[in-house]
Amino acid sequence: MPPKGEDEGTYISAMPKVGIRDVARLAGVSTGTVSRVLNDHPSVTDELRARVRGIIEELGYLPDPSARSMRGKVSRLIGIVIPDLTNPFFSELVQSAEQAAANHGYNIIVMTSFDHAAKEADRIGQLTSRKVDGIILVPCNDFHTIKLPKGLPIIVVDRLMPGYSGIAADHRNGVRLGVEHLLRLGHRRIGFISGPKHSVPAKDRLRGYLDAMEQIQDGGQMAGPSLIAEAAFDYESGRLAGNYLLARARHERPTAIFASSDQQAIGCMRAAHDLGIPIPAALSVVGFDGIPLSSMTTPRLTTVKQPIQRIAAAAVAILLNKQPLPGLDDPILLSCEISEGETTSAPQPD
Amino acid sequence: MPPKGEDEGTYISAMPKVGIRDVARLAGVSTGTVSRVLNDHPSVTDELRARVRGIIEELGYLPDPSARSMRGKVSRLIGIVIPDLTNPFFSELVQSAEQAAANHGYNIIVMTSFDHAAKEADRIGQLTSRKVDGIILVPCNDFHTIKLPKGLPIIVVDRLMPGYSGIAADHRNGVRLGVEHLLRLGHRRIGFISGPKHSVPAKDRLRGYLDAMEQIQDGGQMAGPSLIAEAAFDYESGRLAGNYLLARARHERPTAIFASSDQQAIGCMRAAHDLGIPIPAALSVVGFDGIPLSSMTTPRLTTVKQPIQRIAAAAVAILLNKQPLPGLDDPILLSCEISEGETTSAPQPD
DNA sequence: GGAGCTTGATGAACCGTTTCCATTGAATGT
DNA sequence: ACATTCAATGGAAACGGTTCATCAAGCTCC
Repeated sequence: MPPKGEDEGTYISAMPKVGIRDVARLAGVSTGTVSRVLNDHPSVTDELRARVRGIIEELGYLPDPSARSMRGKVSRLIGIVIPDLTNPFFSELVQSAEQAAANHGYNIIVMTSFDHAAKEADRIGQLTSRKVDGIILVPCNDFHTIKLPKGLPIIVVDRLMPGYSGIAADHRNGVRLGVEHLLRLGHRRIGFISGPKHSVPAKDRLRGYLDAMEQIQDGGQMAGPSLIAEAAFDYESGRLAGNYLLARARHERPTAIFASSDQQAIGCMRAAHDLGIPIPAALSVVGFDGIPLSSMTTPRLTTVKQPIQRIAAAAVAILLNKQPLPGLDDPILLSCEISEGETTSAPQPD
Repeated sequence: MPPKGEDEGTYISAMPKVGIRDVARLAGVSTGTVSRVLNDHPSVTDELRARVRGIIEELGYLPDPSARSMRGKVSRLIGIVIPDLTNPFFSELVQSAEQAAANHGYNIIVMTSFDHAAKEADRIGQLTSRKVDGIILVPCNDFHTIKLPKGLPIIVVDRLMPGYSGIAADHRNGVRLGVEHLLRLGHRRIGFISGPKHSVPAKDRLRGYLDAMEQIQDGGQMAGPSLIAEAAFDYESGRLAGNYLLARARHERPTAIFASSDQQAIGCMRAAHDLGIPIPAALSVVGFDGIPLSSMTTPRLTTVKQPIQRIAAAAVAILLNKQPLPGLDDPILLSCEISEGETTSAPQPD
């Protein structure tokens, strides 16, 4: 029992909870009719609908979600399971999803799986018993499958899984965009910091780089191992990869580096800095993701921005049947765009 | 095994949902008894309790939360309203709360207020109608009050409000700790980057700095305006503040700077770097918060770490009545600790 | 003009729990 | 031994909506 404070002002006067029957009585209709008004059921006269709405407003009636979801089939709750909420990409995703859901009268239950398949399964089970109307999942990296009751829609985000409906940024074309930007500036020796090779998005990003490099003469040959470094997505790995790519004589090392994540890019900038290579004068750097941090570096990072808000909005729209579920092996890809910072310029003449 | 196109494995076979009556029938008891077992009601024989538990297990019975919260008074749901989920401090708070809640069989509904009082009120209203069992609130900065139905416990976190039960890090003593650390290293001219002056935590942190400085001879005088810069909590403001504090001849400028946030501290490091002041050789820097980013800088930032997990765990425990609600004007303060990085050392001799 | 439809609204059943009250059998008091 | 408590359990009402089977009334169409 919470302490009965002496503070009267804090609490709303405890009104004798108004229920659907009160509304019905006041409006002179049946509870069934009120219910249909509430759910925008078409078979209610406009005139009657208006009257009932009036009474609802007047009484300040709020339907009880528990009761609704018990008899009815909808809970107006969406579950979202992500590996790690402290990852800025995911926290922005959750925040955007919350916004999108709120616009439709839905709320979000968040859960973190810590990139652990067993925890992920447990979380999904909990959401199932909560009767959520849909699940947004960023699956953990271990290979695994998902057990779901029939009829509960799930949409996999970012880390696509074959066999599940998915939605993600178009990493491949996004990276291509970024690399082409560098090409247009005149760069030819463009290094690439790849993500961990087992990661699906990392593979897509590498593809995008190769796509772009193939366009230039000899690009295929140039994009050899001496220009590609594999690294985890984090800052320190990016720094090490940058060191590796830049530890060569000036006319041998890349004049530009595309990193698969902003954190890598920032690490790489640090490496360049430590080597005395000025950015963007002697080295252009482009990141990927568009996290807030990317605009806080000095100079501000040029990066390929993922459309997180659009991804979240689309995921919610799909779960709410406002938009068709994509085919199991035909995910929706949303295009990225370049956010120009101050880390790119034309290469210095050799 | 990779999910086959005809995804049999994806869905659990649609079992004819097992309810409490099924359990009761199988166990040869009444539904009331099963319910009492479920809720750990004391008046059930151990023997019977065990048998019912067995059946529950065997049937894989999961009680329906909607039904429970409709008839009963608990929803096993906790609402958490924060200004901005992309702020690393808050996202860690939410994640920790989710963990703590999960340990008690509770789930979390997150909502963001965008630091807007009206939105905050709306969110709280939604949570109320969801019948959450408690609310964790990081209030927005505008001055305002909170309307709540009687009996719904709320706990204000981080940004304490007089008149509401609260829990937060002990900012004042935390800062004192950090400054004393600098004092022990031998620093005397210690600059301070303060937070925005209207912010309650910022005021507390400034107090902590003054507390520590008063201990040294002439400290009160030294901690004058030339050593204190006010700034927003963000990176760029920290950089500007750092520029301001450091734009003096070497023996006039501070040998150490304590920043009120890690982001400020990182901005300040950038400023020092741009001025050619090596860290920690010629300048020690200490931050506040302990966000993950602080360990990703080069050199790693020494910072005063807020006990976010403990704050979250305590907030949840209080809402679940595992721990008494603190008095309205007597918030729980949890102590911070120093996380030693590489940005502090003894001052160079003048 | 009446059979067949359609439309709009009704009222009761129902969803799956919790909780109240009644009941029972055992334990206790005298 | 009998009345009185008490603990453990059964049975059913209640919670607050949604939905389904009905029904009355207004139309259409030969």
